[in-house]
Amino acid sequence: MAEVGSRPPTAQQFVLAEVRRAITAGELVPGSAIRQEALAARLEVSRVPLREALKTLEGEGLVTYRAHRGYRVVELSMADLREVYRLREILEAEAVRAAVPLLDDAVFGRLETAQAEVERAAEDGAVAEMAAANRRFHFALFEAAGMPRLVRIIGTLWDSTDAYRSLYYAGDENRRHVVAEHRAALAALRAGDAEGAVRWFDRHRAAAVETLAGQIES
Amino acid sequence: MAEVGSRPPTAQQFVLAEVRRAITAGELVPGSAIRQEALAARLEVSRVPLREALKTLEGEGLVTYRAHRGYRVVELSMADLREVYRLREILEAEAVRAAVPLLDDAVFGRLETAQAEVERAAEDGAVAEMAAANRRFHFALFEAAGMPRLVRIIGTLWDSTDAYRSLYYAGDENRRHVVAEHRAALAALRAGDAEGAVRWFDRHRAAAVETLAGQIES
DNA sequence: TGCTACCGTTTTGGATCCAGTTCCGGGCAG
DNA sequence: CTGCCCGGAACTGGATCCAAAACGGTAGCA
Repeated sequence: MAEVGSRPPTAQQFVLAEVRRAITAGELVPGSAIRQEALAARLEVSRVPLREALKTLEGEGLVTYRAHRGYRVVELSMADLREVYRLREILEAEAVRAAVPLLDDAVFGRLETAQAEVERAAEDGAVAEMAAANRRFHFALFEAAGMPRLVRIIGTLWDSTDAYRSLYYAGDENRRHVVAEHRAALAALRAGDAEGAVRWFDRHRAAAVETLAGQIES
Repeated sequence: MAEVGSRPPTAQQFVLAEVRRAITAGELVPGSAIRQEALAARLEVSRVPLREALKTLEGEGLVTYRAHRGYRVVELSMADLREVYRLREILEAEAVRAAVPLLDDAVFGRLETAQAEVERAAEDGAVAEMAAANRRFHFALFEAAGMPRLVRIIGTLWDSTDAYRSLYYAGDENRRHVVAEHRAALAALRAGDAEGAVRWFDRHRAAAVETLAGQIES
């Protein structure tokens, strides 16, 4: 959500973004305890905003909390990853079906813009940009469904697997798949074919989760 | 989660439970701003644990937050209520389908126990007990699915409509419906008939949401 | 040797205090 | 009379300090 170059207006929002990045980037190793004092010092804030950020992350399922024992970075097992993708499959299908009858030029405009950015990033091999543009593409569609709670839930599911998704974009082959699948889904959406779009998105996710399943063993 | 008679080990957990109750009971009116100082004083804690509890409630969608402007109690529109129930329909169906092949005596034991408590509360007209027992019944089933994230999401959806559900249990007629629908679903589960159980739970929710839709106009 | 109780250390939980922002109302100019 | 600007009050955001609980190591005992 934070734009490049402008820091969030509160420390907790800055800390939230920073800790989330650190977790998804693997700097905070899964399963390890979070030392509040040390982490706060590293981010040059006090423990108060850090603790509020951690509460948010707990709500998103990125960390766990036990009273008087503090926070730990969550470990994503293979089963967890599959559960997240299964839930995304169900919820995103609902969002797409709800959105299709409501699509208009404004939404297609956002989809096209995001897709153009995805394709540019894919060619350049810009992993971070690709992840961001990809998210804009999908959520432009989800938000068109007019179901804000659904969008929120899907968002937290995406957040909880951000780390792994970046891995996926590192592969040239994978990036080409993404571009092709987006184009196919977009064509189905233009034709008003909700089920066709859903099928393409399903394939989109299935490809990702299978590739990741292999990589996680390592 | 907190047992009767034992206070939570930390102030933030106590505050969390108390504020959630106050919101769902309507003591904190929807749409109004939350004055941290006053609320903290009323609960006899400082603002620190209150703010952490509010962050959790924000994650659950019960309050909204804007930087430097504080927290507001969320207003549930008719559209929101229908969205929550639609999402429950989808997610709980998934949970039931995943749980049915895994059901064993231990789970049925918990289901029977909870159902007995539901029926006792229904006869006594004990609304709060009925709500609690009803939740135990449904979640005993959901948890059997072995999908912890799914259970968490469903839990937050339940939380966000607690206030309205208590209204529903106030009606004698409604309580009888609940008991009958639970029994029917339980019979289907015993027969290993996932789709039958899903249909009963769908009817269960549909009855509730339609009744509530009427009451909310007032 | 293995277990337990104890005590100092570390870490988390919470209260208080201060700073920065927003909100609200009065005064002033047009 | 209306709109704008400014100043004080109220409230939120954050830092520091203190209390309480958990952890780790050691000594004492069976």
